[in-house]
Amino acid sequence: MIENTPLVRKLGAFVALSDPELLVLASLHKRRRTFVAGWDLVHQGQSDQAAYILASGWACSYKLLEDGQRQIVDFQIPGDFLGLRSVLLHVSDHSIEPVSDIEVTEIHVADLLQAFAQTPRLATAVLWAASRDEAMVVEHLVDVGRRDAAERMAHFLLELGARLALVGLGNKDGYSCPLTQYHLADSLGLSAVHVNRVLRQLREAGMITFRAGFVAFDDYDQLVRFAQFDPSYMDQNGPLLRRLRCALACRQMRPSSIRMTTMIRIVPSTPVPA
Amino acid sequence: MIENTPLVRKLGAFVALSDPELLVLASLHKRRRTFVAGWDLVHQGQSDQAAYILASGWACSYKLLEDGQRQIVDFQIPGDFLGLRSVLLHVSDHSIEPVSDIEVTEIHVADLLQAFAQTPRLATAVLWAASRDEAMVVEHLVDVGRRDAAERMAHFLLELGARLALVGLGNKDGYSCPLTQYHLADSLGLSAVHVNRVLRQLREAGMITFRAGFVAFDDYDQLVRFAQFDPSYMDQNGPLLRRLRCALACRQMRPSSIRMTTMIRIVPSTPVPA
DNA sequence: ATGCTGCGCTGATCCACATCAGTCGTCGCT
DNA sequence: AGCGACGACTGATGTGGATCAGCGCAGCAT
Repeated sequence: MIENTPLVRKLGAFVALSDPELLVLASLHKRRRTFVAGWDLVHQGQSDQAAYILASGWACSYKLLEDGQRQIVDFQIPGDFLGLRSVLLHVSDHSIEPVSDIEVTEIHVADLLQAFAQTPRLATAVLWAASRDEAMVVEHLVDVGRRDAAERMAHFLLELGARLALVGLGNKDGYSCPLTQYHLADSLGLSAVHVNRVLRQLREAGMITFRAGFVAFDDYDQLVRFAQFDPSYMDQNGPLLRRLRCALACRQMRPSSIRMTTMIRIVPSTPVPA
Repeated sequence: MIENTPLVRKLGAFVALSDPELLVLASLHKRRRTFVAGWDLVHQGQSDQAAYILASGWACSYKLLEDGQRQIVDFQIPGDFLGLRSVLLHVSDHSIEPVSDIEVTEIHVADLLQAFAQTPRLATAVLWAASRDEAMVVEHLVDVGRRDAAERMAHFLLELGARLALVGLGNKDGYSCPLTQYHLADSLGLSAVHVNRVLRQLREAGMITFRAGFVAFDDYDQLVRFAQFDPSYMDQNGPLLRRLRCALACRQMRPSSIRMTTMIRIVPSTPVPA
């Protein structure tokens, strides 16, 4: 047992890493730095900056549009990488803003890639983490594209809770959360005004209370049902069968958005080689 | 020069791979298979299926909601991986449907990871490709979250064009495109009815014509301006400075969505260590 | 003690987009 | 020749959420 950082806890949810592997992981951490809330550490368009691992505090990555709107793509919590993709693409396609004051450790990508060659299990673990991050962006896309404001909010706050629980920063009662309603608005594609209204609805429905830097799950189960939340992509041995059944059921009663063709083609559950 | 598959062309846009590296890459390709349009090859919730490289035709990955709506997350074109994330996460969090009849080659993830250990440059190239895919999902999220229907459509069709051009399947005049208006609707978070109206608007504005399986850019430059399209995350040496300037400019004239705090904190372009 | 600023909160109004309920033309099948 | 299914397309009507224009309060600086 070397250290119990959030990153180790997170990767540990995937594979138990051996001591040598933990050593390699620890050796990646270089200089420790702090950034203050609200001042971007990475600007959209900037090139060749460093990558970091978030040690404490929250950050968010977002994209700006020319008309001045912004879309927050993802929030980063302790244990998450910051700016890894930027480094791989040699240019940052997004900005990163600390939501609260944060502590990070710098990592060098060359070191990381070399560590992959040495300890393949570590490579797999990091790839898994990256895949999980992408899965969350995808779920975020579904939120914004296909759920109404209240479902979106509920689903989003549940997901955040699940992520935080994974690194020991929350549970089914709730979690402390430094986000403002503006952050929520920019993340969910809503106006701040509407965020406020939706939060009130959810509070009055007795499902969730967002107030004074704390998210309280007043009725976790009801909330999960309301948001159609499925945490199985967080676990690796989640309730797969339920989802499979759901997928098939959905295909049987699909409304206008999907034309007839698709509805009929349910029966064979195996691909059809031509 | 071993082969000139779409995948090689795509990775070649990042680094020129050596002949041994191309050999390793070629050795990954196993069984060749075909699937017919409209029959899912991967179901949401399914576990432990194979990963593929798309050789010809188009596919899309999407998520189903319990109420039967769907959100198409991404389209795959020749040279793209299918189901790589599903394999890494041991369960598919999405379904994959061939849009047209497709040809694929199967790959084994174990082989892929082993290849990474042998030829680190290949690992980097594939990681780059994965990062670029994620960047596209992110851009898609921005589309859906913050652009109105017409901008969204324009931006989406431009992006698709840029991707296709990268593997030699399109240019600034247009590209052939097997998508229906339902696909567009499910992808952009719109109703099929509205997709139709928006396409008419764009056509009548003389910017783009989507018809009979072909997308024609009637006025590419105007379209790029209208959609605020910036292809720099496709290149690796894109016009970075313009974006940086844009990012700063945006921060100066940010409307209601962003509160005062953020607007003032522009001046220092370097992070502020506390 | 008096502003000022950031954040949360609210009612009134408006519009972009969804939904509903169709039409039309084409293709393939019998 | 006639039928079904599918994709493209359209007008009428309804609504979710944006926008505008405010208020109240707490923390902080002068």
